[in-house]
Amino acid sequence: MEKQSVTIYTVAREARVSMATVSRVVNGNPNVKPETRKKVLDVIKQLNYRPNAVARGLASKKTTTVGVVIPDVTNAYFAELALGIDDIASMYKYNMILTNSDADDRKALQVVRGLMAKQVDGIIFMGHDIPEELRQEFSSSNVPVVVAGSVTNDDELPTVRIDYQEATKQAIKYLIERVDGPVALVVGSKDSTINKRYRIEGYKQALQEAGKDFDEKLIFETHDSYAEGYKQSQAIADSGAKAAFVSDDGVAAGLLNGLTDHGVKVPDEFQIVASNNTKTTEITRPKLTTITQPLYDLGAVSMRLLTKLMNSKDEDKEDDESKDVILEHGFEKRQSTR
Amino acid sequence: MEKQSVTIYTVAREARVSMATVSRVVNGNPNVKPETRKKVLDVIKQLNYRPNAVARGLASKKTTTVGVVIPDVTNAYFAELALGIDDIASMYKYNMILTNSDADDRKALQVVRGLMAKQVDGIIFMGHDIPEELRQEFSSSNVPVVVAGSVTNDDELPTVRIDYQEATKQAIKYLIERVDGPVALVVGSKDSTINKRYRIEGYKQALQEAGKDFDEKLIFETHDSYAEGYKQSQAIADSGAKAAFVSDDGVAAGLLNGLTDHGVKVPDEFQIVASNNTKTTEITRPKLTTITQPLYDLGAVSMRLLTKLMNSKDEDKEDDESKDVILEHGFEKRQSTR
DNA sequence: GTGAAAGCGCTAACAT
DNA sequence: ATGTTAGCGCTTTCAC
Repeated sequence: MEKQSVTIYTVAREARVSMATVSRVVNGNPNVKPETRKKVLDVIKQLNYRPNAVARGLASKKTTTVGVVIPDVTNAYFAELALGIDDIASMYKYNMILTNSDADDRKALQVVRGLMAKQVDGIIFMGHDIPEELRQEFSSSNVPVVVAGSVTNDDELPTVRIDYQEATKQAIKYLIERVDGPVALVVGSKDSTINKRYRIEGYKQALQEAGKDFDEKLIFETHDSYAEGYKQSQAIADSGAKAAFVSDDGVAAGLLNGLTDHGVKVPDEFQIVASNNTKTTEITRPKLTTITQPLYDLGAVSMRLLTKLMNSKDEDKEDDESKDVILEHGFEKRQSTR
Repeated sequence: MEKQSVTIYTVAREARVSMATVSRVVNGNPNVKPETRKKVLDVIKQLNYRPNAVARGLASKKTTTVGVVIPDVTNAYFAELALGIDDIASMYKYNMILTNSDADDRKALQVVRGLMAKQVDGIIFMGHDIPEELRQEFSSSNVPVVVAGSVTNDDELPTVRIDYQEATKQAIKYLIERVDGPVALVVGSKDSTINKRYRIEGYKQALQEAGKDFDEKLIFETHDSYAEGYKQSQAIADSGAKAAFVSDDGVAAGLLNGLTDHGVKVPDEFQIVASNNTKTTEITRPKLTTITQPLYDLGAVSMRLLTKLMNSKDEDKEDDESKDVILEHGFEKRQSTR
C-alpha cells in the first residue's frame, strides 16, 4: 500500500540533486545535463513519482483545466460539441470540468462561480444567453471565455458557430418553394439573441424575398426536447402551417412523430426541416431533411480558440484575429420534404 | 479591472483578525464569536473575496472534484448517467472532470492517470472492462472508484447497475414465446465481462428453460452505434433469426431501420427488444419494445455511493454495506414486438 | 474564541 | 548546468 508520499523532494534526495533540477526534467526544461536527466528519470520511474497537479497549479497559477458550461448533456447537439471539445482538450493536455446549467440563469451563474473558484484557465460556454450578473463575472475575471455553438447577448465574447441567419433563410426559402401554404418557425425562446437577432431575421428575410407576409403566430416557442415537440405538433398543425423549420432536432423528431400519429402525412401534407443533423435526424422515419453543421468541429474549434486565448498575454487578446469563427453549414435533403 | 489579488490574508488584515479566523468563518466553523463572524463576512462581501479552491485543495488534500470516465458522451445511455452524476455532484458541491475514453484501454489508462494527478477525490468509471494496468492503478491509489451502469472484470470495485442476466433472460423468454424461429443476441464484445458473465448467461438460461439449443452463431458482436446496427442488419436477417435482443439502443435502432429498408417487416417478420429505454427507443417507428432502466438514477446513485466512500475512513471502506447496488429494471412493450 | 506558525508540493526567480 | 530560496493561498495543529 504505497501511500501518496513521494514528492519532488523525495526524488531530489534519492537522485542527489536539488528539487529544482527534478522540476526541470519533469517540465522538459533543456537546461539539464543528459546524464543528470537520466539519473532523475530513473529515480522517478523507480519511485513511481507523479507530479501533483494541484501543487503545480498553485505555484504556477495554471491548472490546465477548462470549464465547460452546457445546458444539457443529454441533448445530442451539445453532447457532440462536448466530444469535440474534450478531444482537443486532451490533445493539449487539458481536462474539462463539465457542468450542466439546465438552461437556467441562476444555475449558470452558480456553476461559473464554482469554475472560477477552481481556477480554470478558460471557459467554454454553451447556451443562448448570458444573464447580466454572469457577464460581469466574465468581464471582471481575466479568464478567457468562448461561446460554442450559439450566439449570446454579449458581443464581447468570441463565438464559434455557423451563420444562423443565413441557414434559417435558406431552409425557409426551400420550404416556401415547395409548399402551398404558411411556413412555421419553431424555436426556443423568441427573446433569446440567437432567435431574435438571427433566426427570426432570416425567417423574415426569406418571407420578404418571396413576397409573403410575416405572421407572428407562425413562430412557435418550445423547450428543446422530443416530448415538447410532440406535444406542440397538434397546435402547429392547427395553425394552418404546411411546413416548419425547427431549431432543435429533438423537437423536430417530436413534431414529426406527433404529426404522423395525428394522421398528418409527412412530407405530403406537412414538410419539416431540422437544424443540427444529429443522429436523431437519421433515425426518424421519414428521415429528416436538415441543415447540416460540423458539430464535432464546432466543439474542437472552440477549444482550439480557447487555447490560443489562454496562451496569449492579456494585452494581445484583443488583437487576436478571430473574434468570431463562422463555420460552414450545409443542407441535406432527406425524406421530410418533397 | 480587479486583479485576482484578494486573498484570505487581505480579508484578515482588513477585518483586523487573523487568517485563521477568516478561514473559520469561510468554512463554517462554529468557534467564532457571532460579532467577529459578521465583521469578517462584511469584509468578504465588500472585497468580493472568493476562496481559491486550488490552494484549499493543496492544504486540505481534498479537491471536491471527481473524475468521470465515459466511453462516449454522445451515446445517449452514458449521457443520461452523466446527467445524474452531475446533478448529485453539484448537490454535494463537487465538480466533475469528464473524460472520454473512447472505449479504448490505453486512453482509459491515460485519462485515469491524469485524473489521479489532478488529485480527484473519487472516480466514477463507465465502461465494460478494466485493463490490468488500470486495475493496479486503482488498487494502489486510495482513491475510491465506483463503476456505473456496467460490470467489469474487477470484482473488487463497487458497481451500480441493474441485473443484466435477469433482464436478458426476460427479454429472450419474451421473444421465444412470440417468435417461431431462432432468437439472436446482439451485444458488444463477447469477451467483455458484462456479456460473457451476464447477458450471454441469461440468454443461455432462457434458451434452456424453453428447451432450445444454444447456437453461437446467433450472437452478434457490434460497436455501439446506429451505423453499426444498420450495417449488420442484413447479416442478422440472413442468419435465419426471427428476433433479437440488442444491448445498445443505437444499435437496436440501426437494426430496425436496416431491416425495414431491406424489406423485412418489424414486428411481423422480425421482432426486436432494446435494452436501455433511451429516447431513441421512442423516436423510431415502430417504437422499440425495451428493457427499462432508471438511467438518471444509475448515475445519481453512483455519485451518492461515491460520496459515502470519499467520506469514510479507509479502514471502514470495506465495511460499507453496499458493495454492489442493483437497481430495479422493467420491461416496456411497444411496437417492435407482437 | 482567536492567533501564530508550520506546512501542503510545486514553480520560478536568482545565484552560483 | 545546478542549487537556494521564496512564495502560491489556504488548512490545521497548537498555544493562549
